Amino acid sequence: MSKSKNQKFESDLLRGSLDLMVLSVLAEESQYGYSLQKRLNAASLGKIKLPAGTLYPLLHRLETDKLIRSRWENSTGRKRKWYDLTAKGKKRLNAQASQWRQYAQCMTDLINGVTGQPKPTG
Amino acid sequence: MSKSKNQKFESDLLRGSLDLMVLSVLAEESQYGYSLQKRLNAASLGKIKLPAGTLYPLLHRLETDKLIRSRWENSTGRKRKWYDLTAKGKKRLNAQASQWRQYAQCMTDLINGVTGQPKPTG
DNA sequence: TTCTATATATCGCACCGCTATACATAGAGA
DNA sequence: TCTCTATGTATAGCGGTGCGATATATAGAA
Repeated sequence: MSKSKNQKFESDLLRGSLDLMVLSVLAEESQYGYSLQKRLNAASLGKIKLPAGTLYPLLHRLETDKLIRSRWENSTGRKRKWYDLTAKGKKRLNAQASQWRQYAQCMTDLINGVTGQPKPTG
Repeated sequence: MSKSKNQKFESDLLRGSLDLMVLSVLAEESQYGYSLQKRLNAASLGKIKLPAGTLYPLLHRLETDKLIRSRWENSTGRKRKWYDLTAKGKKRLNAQASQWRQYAQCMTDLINGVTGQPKPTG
């Protein structure tokens, strides 16, 4: 009997919504890179395992765009770079969330029409 | 008064789910490139306007992967390349649809927790 | 004749998630 | 002490793909 493997999401699914995910997690509370990695993994039930080569460049981009802000923290033994959402980041989060909901609705309607999902009969 | 502009979805949102969209539309009925473009535009309420530089390479990729099959049709005056879903394409459609629903659910849970959407109180 | 819509195709750019690699430290176990 | 794992951050370069630009061709309207 093989161990049940938790199939990862295809990489390209993340394109375009990974920013939104990170902003959402940071809206909950401050995070440093590694903790954010764990948080996203938990939130996705193990289906998202952001590799470092994705995570850190992404954070750098968001900071360059001033959507998040960073500060180094040494006092806890471990040297960590903590990130916070900026006001601009909050606005972006809301805008992207709104857009994502519309997109998801559109996608869901399309695929539910052809893959045997229940439809609410109007 | 300015014309109300139907804001397009960000390009990267399409990454990873555009295949699924096309397969879904083809599951409804046969399409040629141009008609598919119009069909997707309608299904997205004008928010998706696939440029030719996206559409045709995408169709070529799907055909190379044997998810769709093409045939030229001349008899109607216009020369059109019609596409049909293959059996392999149907399987892929179902698999991708399933994965997409999981992903969308995960995203929705995340963003609804921080952007003031209604939550079902369990 | 000209313009628009229809219809398909390809080139090369830009973006970004990923693998591979690198470096550093805390703590556990041998 | 030495080694191994987990923690923690960083960058170089690859690969895939949506897109703008460009090309070609025809039907129908003005």
